[in-house]
Amino acid sequence: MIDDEKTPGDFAVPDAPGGATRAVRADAKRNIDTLLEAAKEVFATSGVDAPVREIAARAGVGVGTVYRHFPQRADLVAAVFRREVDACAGAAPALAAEHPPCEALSAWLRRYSRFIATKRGLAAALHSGDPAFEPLPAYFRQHLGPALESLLDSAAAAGAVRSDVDPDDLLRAVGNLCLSGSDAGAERMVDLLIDGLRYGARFPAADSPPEQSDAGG
Amino acid sequence: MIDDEKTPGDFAVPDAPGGATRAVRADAKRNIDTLLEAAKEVFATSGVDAPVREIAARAGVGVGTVYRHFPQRADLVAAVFRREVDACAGAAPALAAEHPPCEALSAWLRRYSRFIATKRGLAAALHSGDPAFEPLPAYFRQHLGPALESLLDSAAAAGAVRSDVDPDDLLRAVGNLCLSGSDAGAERMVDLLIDGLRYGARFPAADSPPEQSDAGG
Amino acid sequence: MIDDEKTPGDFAVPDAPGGATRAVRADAKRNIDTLLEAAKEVFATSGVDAPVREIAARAGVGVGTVYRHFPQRADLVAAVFRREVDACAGAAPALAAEHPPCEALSAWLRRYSRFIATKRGLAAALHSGDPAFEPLPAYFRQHLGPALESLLDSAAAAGAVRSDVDPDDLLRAVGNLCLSGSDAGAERMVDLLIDGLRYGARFPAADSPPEQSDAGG
Amino acid sequence: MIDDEKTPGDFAVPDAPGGATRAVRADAKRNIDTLLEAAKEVFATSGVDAPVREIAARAGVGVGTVYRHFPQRADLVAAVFRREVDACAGAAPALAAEHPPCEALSAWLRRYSRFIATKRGLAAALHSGDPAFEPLPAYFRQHLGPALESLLDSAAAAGAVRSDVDPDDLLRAVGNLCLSGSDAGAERMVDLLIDGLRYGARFPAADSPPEQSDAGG
DNA sequence: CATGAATGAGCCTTCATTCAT
DNA sequence: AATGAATGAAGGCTCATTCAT
Repeated sequence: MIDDEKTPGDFAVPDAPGGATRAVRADAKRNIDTLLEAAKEVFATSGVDAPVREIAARAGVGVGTVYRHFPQRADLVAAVFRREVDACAGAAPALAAEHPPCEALSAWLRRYSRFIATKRGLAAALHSGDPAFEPLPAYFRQHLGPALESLLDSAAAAGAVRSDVDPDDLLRAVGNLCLSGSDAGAERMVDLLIDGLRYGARFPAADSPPEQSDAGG
Repeated sequence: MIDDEKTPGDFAVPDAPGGATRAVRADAKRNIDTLLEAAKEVFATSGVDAPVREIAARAGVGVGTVYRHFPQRADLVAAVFRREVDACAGAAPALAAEHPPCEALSAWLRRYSRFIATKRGLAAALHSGDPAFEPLPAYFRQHLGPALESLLDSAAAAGAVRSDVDPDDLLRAVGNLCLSGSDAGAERMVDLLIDGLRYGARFPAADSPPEQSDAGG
Repeated sequence: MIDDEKTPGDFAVPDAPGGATRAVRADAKRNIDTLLEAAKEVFATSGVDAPVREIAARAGVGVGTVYRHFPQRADLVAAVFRREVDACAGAAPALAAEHPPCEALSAWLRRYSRFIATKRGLAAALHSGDPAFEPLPAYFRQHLGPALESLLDSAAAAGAVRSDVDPDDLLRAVGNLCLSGSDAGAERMVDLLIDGLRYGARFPAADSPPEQSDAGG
Repeated sequence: MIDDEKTPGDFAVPDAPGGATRAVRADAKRNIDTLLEAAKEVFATSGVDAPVREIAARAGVGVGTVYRHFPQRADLVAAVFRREVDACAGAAPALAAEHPPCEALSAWLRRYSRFIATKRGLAAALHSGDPAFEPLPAYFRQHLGPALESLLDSAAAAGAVRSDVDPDDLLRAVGNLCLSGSDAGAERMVDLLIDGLRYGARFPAADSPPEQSDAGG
């Protein structure tokens, strides 16, 4: 239901089954990778609204090459976004294997924070109504949600965090926290959120503060 | 509820010393107020990147009038921002007087959330390097920081929240949480943050808070 | 049903009822006229596909001015087209008053030919599917159809041409004949068509020479 | 019906003197034919301004192949045009052999009309100043002029049409009539022209022949 | 030779900013 | 002082043409 997407990374390079055009394909693929990497860097530097020309220049290609692979500017943004979502989601298992549950969780959240922090302007773009961005939130949730969920579950099973946190909510919360960059106190803010996760963990404080529900009122 | 604040600072209106220009100045001020209000509405609707023309149209004036008062587009954005910062900061005392500490705190945070939520694109703008935006973060902290601090202090004194929260961190955290709009789960996220505030309040959990330190680093 | 359009020429200059902005308006109107004239000349020279910049340059204005008055490139083409349709239709009564029926008819058709001949590329544009061009054929027929019809009726009443010719067909025929320019033999072709009109006229000349002098001029 | 013409001139295929390249040349020729046919279809669908890429795709080749045979885009347009001119001219003798003079004439004119009608944008292209198009009008007249002339002569000899019509004029007239497509009333217009041919024919109709139907037959 | 990826000039269009009225 | 017309730089995108594979 979540992972039965096509193998990540293939989103823009439909691979012909025959092997005849493989040489050219390899070239193009390398170019696409260069492009995605350049775009990622430019987005981190100048925001996702950076001119296509700037991205093309940084990749050392002409604008035509960008448009060959990403017919709309938004497609490039989406592709970079997806590639990084994939990479970020893919980091979860390794972290889970190498660290205790709670550490793995916060390590991954920091990994995720860094990713988000390089997407200045993405929030505005996502709300721009551009149809190319429409599937992005779903992609986001479908790939990162399960990654975070497993980490959360492990941490909850270890009694380190409360068990009633919706992964998507947390994703969004941390995401928004870092959307404007990870410069100053972003890490502290994320920590604050993680503290929120701990509040009410498996062994809640005996006299646990009353107004949990009316926190909003 | 917003307009009946006393008009905030003269930040952009050079003050003529003579008294004969009083009528003119009142006129200009009314014009500026109209402009700021229009801009606020447009920003809420179309983001801070909305064309100047749209703002002028909404205010019922020509673009020239906008540029008379705000020589650069960014100045208008900054002015709107400052006006709302002032209004938001000014709301703190009233809330503190009318509600118990913890309620006052969360009510103000929601008030603040609404303000931020109408500034789509502001995060990107703040990082654009435009010098007109440079003093904004400081203005932000200088006005909202103390407002929040007093509310936090009261709540901490009442034992409702932990006492080691930096107001600026919280400001920024909630701000970022709502930068992309207050549509779906923003409130839940803010609640999560407020839960974070409560964790470790006057009656900290007796045995639970396991690896708190490894969360922060 | 046909003439109850707004006064021709006003299509792009909505006139405010008040007189306050009249001075600016007059300026803008003069500019629009310059623009339309420049566009007409450029269209005659380089076809209707000429770059907007070229038109703006010839009018001595910036491209922004063009787009201020004609939000889409196609709107400018349409405006020029309409203006000339109006002028051409308006020429019919004068010709009818000054010449015998058949001469008036062929004189007007030549007038019309010259107009069409300066619209290279228009046929292609009209078939481009651009919505801005959609109302053009109707405008064309509604304005030129009656103009030609009255001339045809007079000529038919005088027995000079057959009476079963659909003005719209003739309009289209002559129009197409001249769409590629009036350089070489366009006039002869139109004459050939006019001969077609005469064939089967009410009083077919028993011996009347094919080379009607008033057809060729 | 169109493909079974003998392949028209080698206008674009440099002829290697050796005989060993026969097979290759046959291959190339087949390729060129495919290309010309594809281009013809695309021109009919999207006009002569259609992108080279679209033509290459329709022919199932890469753009490089197009440019190998037609160094400039205009060369391809010209080649298609010439091929169809050849085919159209070649149809005249057969029609003359199978039909009475007047029928042969109007049948050929319709054949010719269909050819022209599939060349949207050609008029504009011919006036573009592109040197590749410069010899086209002459080619046109040199091939189609005689074809039409013989049909006209036969019809004139049979007393069906006047004898003073310049074939080139008629060619151009009918051509222009159909340049914008043969959709609605193009046929009526051509009929009107044919009526023009009849006017002043050897045996002018005394009173009846307004019936256009016999013009097409 | 064929292929199609890459190039980049050039087009349309938008919008911040200026300035004549 | 207000207005909005004019400006033109800048950006997205297309497509003819070239060239490495």
